[in-house]
Amino acid sequence: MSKRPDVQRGDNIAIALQPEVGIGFAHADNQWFEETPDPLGSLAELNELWSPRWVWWDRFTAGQVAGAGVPIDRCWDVATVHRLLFGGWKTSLGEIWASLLSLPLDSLPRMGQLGLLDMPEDDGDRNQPIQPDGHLRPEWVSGESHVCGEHLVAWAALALRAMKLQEPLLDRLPDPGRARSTARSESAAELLCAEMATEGLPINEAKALELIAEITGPRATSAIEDDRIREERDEAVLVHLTPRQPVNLRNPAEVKAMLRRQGHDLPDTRAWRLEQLSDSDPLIAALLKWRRAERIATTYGYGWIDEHVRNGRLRGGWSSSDGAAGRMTASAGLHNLPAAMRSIVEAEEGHVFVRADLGQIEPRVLAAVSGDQALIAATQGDDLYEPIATRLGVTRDIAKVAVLGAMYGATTGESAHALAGLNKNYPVAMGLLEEAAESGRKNRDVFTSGGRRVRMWSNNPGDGDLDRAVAAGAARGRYARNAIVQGAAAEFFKVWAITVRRRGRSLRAEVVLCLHDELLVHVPEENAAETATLVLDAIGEAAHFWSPDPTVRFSADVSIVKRWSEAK
DNA sequence: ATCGTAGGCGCC
DNA sequence: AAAGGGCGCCTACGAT
Repeated sequence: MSKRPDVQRGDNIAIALQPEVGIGFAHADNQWFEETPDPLGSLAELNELWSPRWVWWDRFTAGQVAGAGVPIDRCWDVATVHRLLFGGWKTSLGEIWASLLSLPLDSLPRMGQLGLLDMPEDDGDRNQPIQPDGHLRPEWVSGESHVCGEHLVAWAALALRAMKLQEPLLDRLPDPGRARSTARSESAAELLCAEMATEGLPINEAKALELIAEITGPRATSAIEDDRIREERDEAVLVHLTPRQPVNLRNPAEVKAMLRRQGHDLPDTRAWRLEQLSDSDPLIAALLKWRRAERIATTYGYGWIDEHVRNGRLRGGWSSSDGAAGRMTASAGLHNLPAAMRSIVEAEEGHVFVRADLGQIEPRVLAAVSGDQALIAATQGDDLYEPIATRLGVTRDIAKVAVLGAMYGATTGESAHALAGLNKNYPVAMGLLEEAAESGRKNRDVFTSGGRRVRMWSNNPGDGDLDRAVAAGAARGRYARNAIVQGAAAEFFKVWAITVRRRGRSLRAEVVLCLHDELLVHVPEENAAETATLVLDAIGEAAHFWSPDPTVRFSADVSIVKRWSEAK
């Protein structure tokens, strides 16, 4: 192992580290180990000194970096770039390595699944992370092995090798420069995710408990009491039935049958369907109210607070890309908190939230990725649907439905009627959508403008039914059509988010929530105005960096609030 | 008992 | 205005 080499700003340096042990580095042909009980502290120093691009395997390292608060902006997360290149998600490092080297996946070694008959023959040197067959050694993948210095160095060096294998794959995509940009921005977004998971979302816990009590009743102290509270909740619905009869409201089939007996023959009992009937039937109004309360009782009740809130912060897992078009995902209810509960998300003492959401992001992104000049012209104003409506000679509402329908693959109703006008007036954008849909129908993967592979799926083998095959093809068509817009929007959003993260650091502005087109930034009051300006400016910066067309206009609503619920 | 799936709802 | 794409999480239910 050599000493620290000369490093140029922006060089790639791979790391693997272990608290109390040290940190292994790999930089071009140099590898070295620094023994220190505080490897993250020395990482912070070197980050300031060199400002390199840090390379690591996956969110395990990102989590350590986030936990220590090391202010890293540039990184390369091998697992994140893998998801960009290959689609899908929740891939193990063993599979990632095998994919990069085109090793057969059926020979992938697994931990703890060796039968008596397949005990390994000679499986090589256990101090090497690679087996003789080329696969990653499973005990290294599961993180049990790389704790001593030499192993940390080997593990870092392998991450650098993985990156070097990924780069030429990115270069094979239609727009290599853009694909490499996406690899970097998606890696930074993964680090942001690790930080959000570590830091959590500020919650007023006392208010949360009050609100839960208001909606679902007091906290039960026994199973019997819990049953009683549930029955009381059910009773508010069942009281409207004539004749009175027991119905399990938690069983959709029973609810559907109950509604049919009351004269409502519905294909399903979805809320948007029931809402249209709630004015005329008190049973339905009561059922909708019951569902809102039941939802909070089961998902966002006392158990949810107990499980996820500590020291005034709600913590959940974050992933920078889902397995489809690449949107961020979050667990612990962070992405689907009912509107009625958003008042519990409250800035801490002396702090406020800067909340911002991108306006009409998907059609603007469609304009950017398709280069449709007529649609680009429509992005110049605050409202994109108005000029489209004028051009099509329809109302704004119909224009909006038609545009959304075109992006989501709607086939019926008013939107299908207006589709002809869209095809005629915006042929480039509509052509791109149709091309994606056609790829999907033919079971060919599609790619977002940033280069993310969106995987299709086969029909069930043996399912020879032609109608079902056609239906599956149509479903893939809608999926692909939507994915190229939704996925590109997600890429733009992430560039925006990491720009705010990077530029907000000096203002102590902390991104605490990302919600597809919405950002929540927690910041000391005195920096609120400056942060709001920054968030808005960051849109222009993100567009400059991301947008295939520099003339598309993006915009956002920005407000400074104490509680999430106060905005809009 | 434990698992996967379907139907449903919350959010975007 | 109409009901399409994504996710996480809930319950019920049938298969193992």
